[in-house]
Amino acid sequence: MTSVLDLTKSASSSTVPVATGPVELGSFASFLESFPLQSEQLYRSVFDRNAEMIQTQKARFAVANLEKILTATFEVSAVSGFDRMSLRDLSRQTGMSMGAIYSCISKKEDIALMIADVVRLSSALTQMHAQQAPTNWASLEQCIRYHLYASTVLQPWYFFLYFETRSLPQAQQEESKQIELDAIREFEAQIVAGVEAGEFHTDNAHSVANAIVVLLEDWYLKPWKTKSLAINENGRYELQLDEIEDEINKYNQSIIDLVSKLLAKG
Amino acid sequence: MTSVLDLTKSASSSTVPVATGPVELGSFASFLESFPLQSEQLYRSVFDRNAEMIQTQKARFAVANLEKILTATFEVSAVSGFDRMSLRDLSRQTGMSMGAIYSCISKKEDIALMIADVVRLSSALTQMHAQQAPTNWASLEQCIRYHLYASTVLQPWYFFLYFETRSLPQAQQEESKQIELDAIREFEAQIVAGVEAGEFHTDNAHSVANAIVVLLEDWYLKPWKTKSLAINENGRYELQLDEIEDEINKYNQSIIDLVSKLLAKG
DNA sequence: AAATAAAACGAACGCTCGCTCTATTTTTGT
DNA sequence: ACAAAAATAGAGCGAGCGTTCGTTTTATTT
Repeated sequence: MTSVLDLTKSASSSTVPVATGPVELGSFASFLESFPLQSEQLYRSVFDRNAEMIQTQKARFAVANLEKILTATFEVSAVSGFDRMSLRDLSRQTGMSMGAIYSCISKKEDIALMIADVVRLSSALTQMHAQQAPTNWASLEQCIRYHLYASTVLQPWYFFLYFETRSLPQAQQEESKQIELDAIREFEAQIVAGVEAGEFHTDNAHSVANAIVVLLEDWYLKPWKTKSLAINENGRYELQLDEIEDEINKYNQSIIDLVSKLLAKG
Repeated sequence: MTSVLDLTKSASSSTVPVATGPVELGSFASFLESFPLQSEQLYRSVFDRNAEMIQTQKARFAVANLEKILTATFEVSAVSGFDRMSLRDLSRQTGMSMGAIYSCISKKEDIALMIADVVRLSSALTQMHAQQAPTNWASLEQCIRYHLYASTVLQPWYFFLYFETRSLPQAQQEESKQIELDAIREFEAQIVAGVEAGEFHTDNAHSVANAIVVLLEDWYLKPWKTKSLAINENGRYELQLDEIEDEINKYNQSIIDLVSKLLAKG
């Protein structure tokens, strides 16, 4: 059964749906097989959702170039910030000419807007995924796991939005805050549900929810704390897949342990 | 009894000591009476510690102008970022001429360096304050309280360093990370001490320490979550002192509750 | 093979930036 | 009152920015 997510884009009228099947959470490896926002699919989505601002017509060219542009943007601006990254830097890094770059964007800010759009889309997917599990605890666990997996795959995107929000128009700045507030509200609701079902105990569901979200952010904001998310000069993970799997599981477990203590009864 | 803190500045050879007496932690109000890095004292320290790059000789003028410059920097760059803030913006905002600004700095980057220096200094003060309390728990509580108080007073400074680290030279970027890692290490040591004394229990002191630091960061990074730290157009707190006191205590209590559950025995 | 359309190119444009300098006026300390 | 210090307004510099556009190269169709 495949559903369709039609997240309204804030900056444009037309939107392009993203096909979303059930996502597998058994392991990071199996998550990768079902998560739609990665590899060519990811850049294809960027192309589809921003078609009106892209001069290049043939998807084949546009998708390949968008990948180059966005990858280079992450590399350069992670070090020196989006504002300091000149389009000549970008041209050098991608091997594309200025003109070729401007066939995929209409202005520099578009790059930031595209990234913000993907993160919003991924966050919406994450929210939407919160499905009924046997227990409230299992449901909470799944939710945390999904957050971790998605933000690992899209780490540079999440990281960029967090640190470059101020390069965006005011309205989009507010939206970025809203993503975080929504995540907190969602976790809080789950916790309250568990408390009311007699499954958890806490007298400050909001602060527990806040702690969860902040720890999830820590994962993609500070890769240097664990090094597991570092990528080498070829844009690939430094670690093998199973090593990443270990790192995620370790961090996931530390959050779960922490939350289970915070919600313990008696 | 007054001691002296002579934190070595990374970017310069000569350093100016900062007088540090015992800091009162009973309430935020009493903290304000003893914390050295505020009001004129704060900008005086900036002047003293950066004297070699400041043309203006008389402290009276330099201190007043540094306050204008730094205050304006926080206001402008909190919205649009340091890179987008032009010195012409700064001239307009401060009411100073370009020449006057360049009597207090030698180049734009100096502003960011001064701010980073103060945050490092404050962090060193915070670390240094960790003093022996009757119990490990009391000691931990005091440490958290000090962090909250100091980062409230210097909120724009901490905020700036976090988001503008990438406008700094590479070496300083590393130092900024180090501040966070040191804080984690310090809390971890305290927790381990409490565990060994049989006062706490946890099997992951590091992750608890990490959670504490991340929650402390949340306080100064996301003032919009509580609104208590918002400042109005006159550079004053929106709230009255006792309202701020309430807000801090509320947040402090939520961290304390959380940590006490994480470290509970049995 | 020719014709057409799309994509890539990169020099050039206009502009803003950080920064300097100067002539002049204002403020300060004695 | 007077010399020194500070501040001002503004012109100006070269560098580098985002962006444009006439041209060339490549891909596709006829």
